[in-house]
Amino acid sequence: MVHDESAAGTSVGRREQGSGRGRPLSEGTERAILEATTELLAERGLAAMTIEEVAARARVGKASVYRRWPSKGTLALDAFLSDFLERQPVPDTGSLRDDLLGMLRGWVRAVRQPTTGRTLRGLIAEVQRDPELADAWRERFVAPLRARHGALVQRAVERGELAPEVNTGLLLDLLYGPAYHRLLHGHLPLNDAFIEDLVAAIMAAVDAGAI
Amino acid sequence: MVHDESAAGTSVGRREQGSGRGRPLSEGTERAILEATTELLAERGLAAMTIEEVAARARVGKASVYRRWPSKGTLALDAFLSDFLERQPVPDTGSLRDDLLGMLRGWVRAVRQPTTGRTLRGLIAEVQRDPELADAWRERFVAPLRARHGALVQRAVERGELAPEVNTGLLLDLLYGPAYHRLLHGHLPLNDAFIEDLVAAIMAAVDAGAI
Amino acid sequence: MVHDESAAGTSVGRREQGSGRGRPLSEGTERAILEATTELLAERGLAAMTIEEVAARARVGKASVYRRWPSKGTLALDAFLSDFLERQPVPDTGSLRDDLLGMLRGWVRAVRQPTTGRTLRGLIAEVQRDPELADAWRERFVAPLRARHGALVQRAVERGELAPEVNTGLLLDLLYGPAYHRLLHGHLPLNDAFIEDLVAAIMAAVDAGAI
Amino acid sequence: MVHDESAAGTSVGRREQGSGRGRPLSEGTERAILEATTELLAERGLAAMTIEEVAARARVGKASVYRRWPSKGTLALDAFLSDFLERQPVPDTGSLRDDLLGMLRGWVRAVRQPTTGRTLRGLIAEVQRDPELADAWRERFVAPLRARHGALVQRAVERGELAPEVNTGLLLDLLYGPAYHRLLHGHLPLNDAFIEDLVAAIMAAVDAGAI
DNA sequence: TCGTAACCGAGACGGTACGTCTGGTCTTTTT
DNA sequence: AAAAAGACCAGACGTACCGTCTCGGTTACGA
Repeated sequence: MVHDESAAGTSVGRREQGSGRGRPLSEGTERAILEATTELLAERGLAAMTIEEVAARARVGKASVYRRWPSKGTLALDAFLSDFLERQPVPDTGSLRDDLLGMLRGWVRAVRQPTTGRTLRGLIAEVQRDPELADAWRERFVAPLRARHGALVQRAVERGELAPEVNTGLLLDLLYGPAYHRLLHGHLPLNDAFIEDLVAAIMAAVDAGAI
Repeated sequence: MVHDESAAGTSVGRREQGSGRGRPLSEGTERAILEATTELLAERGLAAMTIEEVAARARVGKASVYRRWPSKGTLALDAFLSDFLERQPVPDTGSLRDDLLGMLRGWVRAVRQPTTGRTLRGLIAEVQRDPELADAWRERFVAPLRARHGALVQRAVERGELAPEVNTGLLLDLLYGPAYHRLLHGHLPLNDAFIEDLVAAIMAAVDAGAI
Repeated sequence: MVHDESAAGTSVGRREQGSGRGRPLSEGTERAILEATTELLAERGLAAMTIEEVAARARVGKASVYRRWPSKGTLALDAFLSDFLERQPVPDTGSLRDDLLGMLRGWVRAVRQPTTGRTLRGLIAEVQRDPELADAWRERFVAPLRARHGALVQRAVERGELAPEVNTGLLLDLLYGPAYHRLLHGHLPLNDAFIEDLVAAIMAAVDAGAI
Repeated sequence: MVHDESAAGTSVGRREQGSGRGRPLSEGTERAILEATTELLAERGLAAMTIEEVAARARVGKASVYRRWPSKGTLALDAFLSDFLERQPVPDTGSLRDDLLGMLRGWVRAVRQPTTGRTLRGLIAEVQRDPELADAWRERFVAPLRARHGALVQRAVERGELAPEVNTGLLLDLLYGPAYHRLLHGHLPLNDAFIEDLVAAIMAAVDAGAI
C-alpha cells in the first residue's frame, strides 16, 4: 500500500487547540462556520467565496475562523470532506469488474451534482497554489480514498481475480485518472458509456496480467 | 496538421485589434509583456504573479496588457503555449507502443522541469475558476494536442495495429489521465516505471481489442 | 519673531503629488473627502471617526484617502484648518487692549461651538500621540496664528504702546495659555469674566513693563 | 495634606469592591498590574500601550484588569498619579514670588523627564476622548493640585502680599496655562528664562492689583 | 500634409478582501 | 468567588490588486 498513514490523528492543515487552559474552542462556533461555508460553496463556489463572508454569514468574528483554519482552502476541505467521502461507495460485489463499476459510478454521480463537482474542481485548483493545502489534501482526501479502494483491490487478490503482484497504484490511477482528466479539462463527457468503456479496458489489461 | 492557427477566426481568450485606424498595437510592447510574464511565471508561479507586476516588469502601462489579454490566465496561456507545444514530440516510430512511450516520455520530461510543471498546474487551476479561460484552454491547448495525438492513433489504424472502431478519446485519456492525475495530486511519482507500466497496460487492453 | 516659516510651501503632514506623470489627483475626490471628514467630525468627533467611514461617506476608495493623507490626524487637520483660521479675527482697533480682547473673544466664541471645540480638543489630543502630526500642527496651525498675532503685537510696538523688546512669545502664551488650559482641563469656565480679567491682568503686566 | 484619599467617597473612574463575599481582590495582582503599566508607559507611552499587553506583562488575565479599572486611561492615571503628585513641591518660602518660582520649577523639572512629560501629555490627550476619565482627571489630578496651590495663595493673602479678593483661579491659570500650552504645542521651550519671565509678569500684574 | 483615432507609459480611480489587531466580554479550569 | 487563560463577536487597520479611466504625448493611417 502506498502512502497510507490511514488518516487518523495526523491532521494536516487544521489548527490544534493548545494547552487545556483558558476557554476552549466553542463547538457551536465551529459548526456555524462549517455550515456557512457549505452554503457559500454551493452558492458561489470556492473561488468566489471569501472568509469575510463566511464569518459574516456564521455571525462569527473573522478571528474565530482564522483561529481554526489557516486558509480558505483548508476550511473548504473540512466542509467538503465528510460529506463527500461518505457518499463514495465501497462496493463489495464479489467481482472486481462490478466493484470498479460501482466505485466509478458513485464518483461520477457525485461530481455531476453541480455543487459537488464545482467544489471538487475548486479544491483541486486551490491545491495547486497552496502547498500546505496540498499536504492536507493528500493526507485527508487522497490517502483515505485510496486506502479504501486499495482494500477492495486486495479482496480481489484474495479471491484470486488478481495476481498478488498487482500494481494497485497504477490500477487506481487508470480508473480515476481519466475521470479527473475529463472533470478538469471538460474535453469529453463523463457519461455512462465512458464508465463502461473505461472499466472494460481496465479489465482487459487486468485479464492479460498487464497491471 | 498541427496548430497552424487551425481556427483562424476562433481565437478564444485573446483580444483582437479593431479597425485599421489609429496607431496599431506595438509589437515590441507585446514581446516585452510576454517576456516579463515568462520570467515571473518562472520566479513565482501563476498564482503569485500579478498583472500589475507584469506591467511594471515590462515597463508598460497596465492598460497595454488589458488591451491585449482579458485576464491573467489568457496571458499566461500565451506565454506558456508555444513553448510547451513545440516541446511535445509527435513520434512516428512505426509502432503504437513506441509512439505512446515517446509521447508520454516527452510530456513527463517537460512537466518535471519545475517551471513548466508549476505553470501547467497553475493554468489548470486557473481554468477551474475562469470559464472564459476554460474555453481558450480547450481550443488552444487541449484540442490541438489531441488532434496531433489523434493523427498518431490514426496512423496505427492505417498500419493495422488498431481496429478502425478504436475509441481514440478513451485511449488518450488512458494515457494522459493517469499522468495528469499524478501531476495534480502528487500522490505517486511520475517516474520511468510509471511510464512503462502505464503503456504496457494500455497496449494489453489494445491487443485485447478492449479500446 | 519666533518659529515663523510663515507656512507657505512647507506642507508638513500632507502627501505631495510626485512627478507630473500619470493621472493627476482629482480635485473632486479631494473635495469629497474633506466634506465627508467635516461632516463626521461634527457628528462623532475625531476619536470616533474612522478613515473607513470617511471613504464610504465620500464614495471614494480607502486608497484615495491614504494617497493624500498619511493619518487620520492630518486629514482632520486639513478639514479643520481653513475653516477655523478664517474665523479667527485679527483685530486692528488701534489699542492693544482692545485687540487682545477681540482676539480672545473670537477664539472663545469659536471653541464654544460644540463641533469646533470638540474637534480642536481632539486634534490637540491626536497631536500628543502622533509626532508627524505634531510637526504639521506647529507648521500649519500654531505658526500661522502666532505670525498673525505677532504682527498685531508689532503694530502696538510701532504705536509706542509696547517697548520694542517686548517678549511676544510670552505675551501670546499669557493670552492663549490660560484659555487652552480651561478648554482642555475643564476646571473653570470660558466666560466673559474670564476674558476680561485675563486681558486686564496682561495689560497690567504690560503697563508695568514686565513683558 | 496630599491626596490622602481626601475625597473618600468620590472615587471617580476607579472600581470599588462590592460585598465582602467571595475571594477578595488580591493585592499582589493590583501591584503587578500597576508595575506593568508604569513600565509600559515608560517604554511606549500611553497611546501605544494596550490593556492586553499590560495583562500579559503582569501575568494576569485581562479580566483582572477590567475588574479594577474601567479603561486604559484610568489605569494610567493611577500609575501616574501618586508618583507625579508627590514630586510636585508645595514651597513655603514666605514670598509669593519665590513660591510661584518653586512650583513652576518643580513642574517643569518633572515634565522635562521624557517619561513623565510623555505620560502627562498622553493622559491629557486621553482626557479629551473619554468623558469619564475627564471627570476622574478633574477630581483626582486637577482639583488636588489646585487645592494645594490655592492654600499657598491663601498664605500670601494672610501675609498681606495679596488682597483677599484675589482671583485665585486666574492666578493659577496664568501660571500653569502657559506652561501646559508649551508642553502640548511645543512651539517654544520650557526653559529657565520662560519660568522667570512668566513669574515676573504675573508678579507685575499682582503688584498692580490686576489679579 | 494634416487630422485624428488609437496607441503609449504612468498612475489615480472606486472597490473589495486580505490577515492582524484591539476592545471589552464570556467561559473554562484552578485556587 | 476570584484567579489566569484564552476564546468570543465586532470591526478598524493599512496594504495589495483588481480592472477602468485620465493624463500628456506619440504614431501611422486615410482623407
